[in-house]
Amino acid sequence: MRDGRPTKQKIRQAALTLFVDRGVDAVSLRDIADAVGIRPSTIYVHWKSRETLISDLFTDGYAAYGNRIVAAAAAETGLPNKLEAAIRLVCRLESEDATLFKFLLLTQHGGLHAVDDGDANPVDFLARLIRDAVVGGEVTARDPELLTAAIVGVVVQAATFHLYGRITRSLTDMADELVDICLSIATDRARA
Amino acid sequence: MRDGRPTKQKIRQAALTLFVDRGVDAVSLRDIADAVGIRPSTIYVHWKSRETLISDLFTDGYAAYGNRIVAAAAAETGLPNKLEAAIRLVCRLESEDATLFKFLLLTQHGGLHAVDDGDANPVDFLARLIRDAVVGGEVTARDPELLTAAIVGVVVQAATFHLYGRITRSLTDMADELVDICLSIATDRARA
DNA sequence: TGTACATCAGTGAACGCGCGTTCACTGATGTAC
DNA sequence: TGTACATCAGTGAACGCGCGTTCACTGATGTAC
Repeated sequence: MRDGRPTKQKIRQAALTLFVDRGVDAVSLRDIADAVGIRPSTIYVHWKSRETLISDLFTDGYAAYGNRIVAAAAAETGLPNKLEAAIRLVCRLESEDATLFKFLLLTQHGGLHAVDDGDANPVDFLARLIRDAVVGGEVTARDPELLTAAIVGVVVQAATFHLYGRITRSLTDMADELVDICLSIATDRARA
Repeated sequence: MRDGRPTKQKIRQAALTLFVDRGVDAVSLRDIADAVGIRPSTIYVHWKSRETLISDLFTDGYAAYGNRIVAAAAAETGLPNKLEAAIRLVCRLESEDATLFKFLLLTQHGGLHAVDDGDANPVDFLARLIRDAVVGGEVTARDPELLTAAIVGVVVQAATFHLYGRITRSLTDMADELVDICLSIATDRARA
């Protein structure tokens, strides 16, 4: 009974799995407790409320992803290399822990209200990167935010298609092509 | 009391607005009834259950969008023209009824389980279009599903950025650039 | 090594609440004669 | 035009249920002497 780490970790994993399978709102604390083999009240030993558990899972995962993406991009020079490193890392994150990846993908909308961690937010970071590259004339002269949306959209939608079985290949298998497409967006000469 | 059309329509609109503002799961039938100025039980005069109301709103909206997108693309020849027509229509749909557009954008994940209307599904349609164009050598020789994901992703993510205020311009204002980006993805020569 | 105490993960019963839903009803309006 | 009836959108009170949450508790383990 003493060492609570395994139980807290089991609750985390069970919650993540159930959230991904059924959707966050369709999962009760009893469902999670049953999956772990504990009583619902035990969850309150580790978290203050249901909402705290959810935002803990989301924030921790999102911040960890953000930090790693920022670090991966920072290690390279020039937008194309930075972009490529970021995209390849995202693909790797999916194969590392598919459940966590799916949870963050599915919860992004609902969770974005609660999250405002500025620094480690990978989308903000990417947007800044692209803005600088546009200003510096390094890439396509276009609205940086729209360019960011396009690049994020390509990767996120590919992940979503994979999640729903529309694309059977893993993100890792698609990495080369995703990099290719995103770089072509960033470096395309506008034709209008 | 006789002519229920106005009330049913009011319920639809109030539900849509509340769903978009707070998220589908955070809105109760009492919330909707209060917004319209009726009793919750009145909703059961028009729908069999809460779920029926939601899937009615989603399915109707999604099918209508699907039909119009299919028609717009079918009226053009060649993938670039079809794609451009489809993208411009999507942008127009947002300005026609922003609430419905947001609802469909936000509900897409949760709703896709329930929806399987094949024919009018605009993503399936687009995927078929792109597959044919790839086979015919009309566009980039790439996995058609991935190309579909990329194009859908660009538009959906731009809409999402707009929805969250990250991009202030309306979709209509971005239409030219979205067409431009999507066409450059479809017609880009792979460099790998 | 043995005893006394502190810690704290986990329990079990209970709670109040708001939810979706039901159902016998009301009463304004449309229709038939 | 007037009367009798059918229709049906909307009501109001009530329901059972499962939810998140609380709290006094237990009892295994770690620590001090």
